[in-house]
Amino acid sequence: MAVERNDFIRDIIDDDLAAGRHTTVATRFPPEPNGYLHIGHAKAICVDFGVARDYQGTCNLRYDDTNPVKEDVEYVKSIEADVRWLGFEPSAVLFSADYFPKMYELAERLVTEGKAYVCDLTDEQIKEYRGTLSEPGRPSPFRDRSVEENLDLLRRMQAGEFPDGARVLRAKIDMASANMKMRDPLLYRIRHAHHHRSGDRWKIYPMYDYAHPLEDGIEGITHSICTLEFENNRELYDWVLDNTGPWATRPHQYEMARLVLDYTVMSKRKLLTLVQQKLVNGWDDPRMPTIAAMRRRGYSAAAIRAFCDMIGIAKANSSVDIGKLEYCIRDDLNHTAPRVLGVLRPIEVELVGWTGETEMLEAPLFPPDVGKPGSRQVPFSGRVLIDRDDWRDDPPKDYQRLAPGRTVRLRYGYCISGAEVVERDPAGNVTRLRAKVDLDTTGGKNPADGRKVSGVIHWVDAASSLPVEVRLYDRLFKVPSPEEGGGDFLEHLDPSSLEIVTGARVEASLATAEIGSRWQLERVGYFIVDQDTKPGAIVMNRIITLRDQRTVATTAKTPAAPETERKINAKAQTRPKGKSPAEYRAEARARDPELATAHTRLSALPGITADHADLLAGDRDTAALFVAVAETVAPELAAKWIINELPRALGDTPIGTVAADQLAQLLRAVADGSLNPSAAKGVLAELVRTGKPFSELRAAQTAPALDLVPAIDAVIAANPEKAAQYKAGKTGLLGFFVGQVMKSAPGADAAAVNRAVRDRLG
RNA sequence: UCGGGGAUCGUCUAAUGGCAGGACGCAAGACUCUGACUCUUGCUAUCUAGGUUCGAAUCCUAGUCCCCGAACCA
Repeated sequence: MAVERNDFIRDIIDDDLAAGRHTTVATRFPPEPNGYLHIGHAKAICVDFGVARDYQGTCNLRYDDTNPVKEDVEYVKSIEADVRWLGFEPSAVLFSADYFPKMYELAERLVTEGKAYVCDLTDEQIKEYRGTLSEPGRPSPFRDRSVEENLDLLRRMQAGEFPDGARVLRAKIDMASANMKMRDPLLYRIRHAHHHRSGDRWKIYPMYDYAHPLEDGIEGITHSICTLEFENNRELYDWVLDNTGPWATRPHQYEMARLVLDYTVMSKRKLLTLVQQKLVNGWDDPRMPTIAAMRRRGYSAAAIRAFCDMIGIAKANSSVDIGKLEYCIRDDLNHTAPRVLGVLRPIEVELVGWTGETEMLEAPLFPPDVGKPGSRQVPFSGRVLIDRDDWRDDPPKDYQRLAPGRTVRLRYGYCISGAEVVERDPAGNVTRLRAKVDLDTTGGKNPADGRKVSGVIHWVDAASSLPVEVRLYDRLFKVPSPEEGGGDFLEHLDPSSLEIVTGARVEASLATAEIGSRWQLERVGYFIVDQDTKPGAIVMNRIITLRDQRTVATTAKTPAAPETERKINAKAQTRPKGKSPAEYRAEARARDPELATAHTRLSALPGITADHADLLAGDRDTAALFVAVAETVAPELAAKWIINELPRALGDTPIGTVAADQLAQLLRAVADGSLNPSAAKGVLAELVRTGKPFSELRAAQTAPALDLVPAIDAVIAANPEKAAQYKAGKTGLLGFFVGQVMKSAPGADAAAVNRAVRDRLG
């Protein structure tokens, strides 16, 4: 059931399915109901639900509501609404709180088994005992309480006998672990707080690291996908599951990079600041990155899903160009938004030569290439409004709109020409024009006298058009990374990210436009009818501008953050460099005299460099393997294979499992030329994987084709264009041909194939 | 006693020892009753240095840079 899309998560699932570790896929999207969902969550939703959809599995919406003091039903509602709006149907809507009884039962079991204890240290003391990144922690003085006492205290914690913070339940793991998360992590804390779902029943609440794996286990989640910052938590996730099972399906956690987007901020705290300081108009202000805001802005769910597909899934931290989002929005709207005419900042144009009648012009709702039917009637009555941008007293050379002496077409209507200024406002902006209408120019007909039409401009009928308030939204921040540079991110707010235009006019057909309907105002941009619209008072939000080559060419792009000065973080000082592998090997030898002896002995072997010796004598298993193999094989050959080739064959299997005599046999065959190196690599992989004896594996090798020429010619014949490219100089294709031949003749001597292919291709 | 991750066109991402590919972007051109859309063509990348190999983005070694981890948050 492998899927075409390629990302590391789906690779893992394909492997799991192929290996029979799972027969179905179960995922979950586990938000904490403590805020509104944003575009970052949208990515997670698309991954979690998307994976389930691709493999016909399930995906639960599960509220990770283990901290009653931060959570609220308001968020619960908005989250589910957002998920559904995005187009995903949860297989189930669940609450961690509903598992509290089971979690508590398992906690008592951990206590009973001596794997958890009640600790009376204060939070400061706990922190102190935990040690630091580079120093081990110390055991809590309460670590060795008896099972009976622990059980009694735990029960009394839940009975409400102790105040908040008095005691915690901790896992008894390892205070000296290099992973801070494993230094006796907290499992439960006391919270006398009302929970939005479980009410006042519980006096103790589980911590994320305890609750989350159990939730996954209880629900039978197969692939628990989260973000990179939880990598360190995985060891604890596994510990909890392994010490509470058995689980019918044992979940595994996988981490992917979270979404970072240009020109915005995503952290809950910063978003809250924007709302609280009224720098935006609430959580659904169309400039916000929340899903509610994007919905109000006019982004469609399909566009957001397309964006999430476009950016992919990987483990590398990255920052996505907001232009990609904008592309997806435009691409979606181009196919879905009907075209209408509207003018943002009107100039009135009196048309000389018009009959005075009102004529209805037919205008299609979509351009031909979109291929959707429909049209509407647009009234035309001799007085029109055009956009201020479409008139220039003194136009630049490439100007394609109205100016003195120019002829332009009114979209879907007549050509006009001979425009002259009638009136200006005090600032000098033109407010009224008079122009001549060229009759008999509808239907795309050009003026009979052969005048050139410079362009097509949009317009509305002065008499019948509707007033509309237009809200022009743009990126909230002026810089791509408002959080960088150490300063206050608010300094980078763009004050012109919202511009309200009050005098705009749209064509009469929009009188009945519904709230939430999306339109393209031709040549202006895409707009949505906002919920603030009242009868007779239309409000439209600009979703996004049209792509505009003209401005791109003239407006210099915002320069990238000038000085990417290294972040001076205080943490850096407390982070001494870790030891290198070389140091570890040296230390191992210092500790282990036997290893040290091996090192000096094998350093003296012929063909063994100091680097080889260091690598081979870094641990006992490797050293032992090498020594054993080198008894019957040239040391240099043994060293190269053990150092360079064995690791790949090994993967995660420990080197100690490799049978030295079998490896030696293999290398002897390589040395005497009876087994070519490329075939030997395949045999080595099998040797490690299956543990079968070399002799058997070797016999199973298909005999290499004696005559390679036919095989090579067949490949060349099958790929004539590649052969031509190769002859034309694309020598990189040599590898392609060799690869193809090797596929048809496994076990062949690749070096010989390589030479032969080169000969045949001339 | 530090540990865990990561680095491929400007950006995002693919290639699981065998053609460095796609998308966004950018540039030029075509088309056009939207300076839109569409189409064509082009642009640009394997962090560095060694090694193994017929062949390395991929395996080995050394180095560089970036991210995460010491809440009774998730």
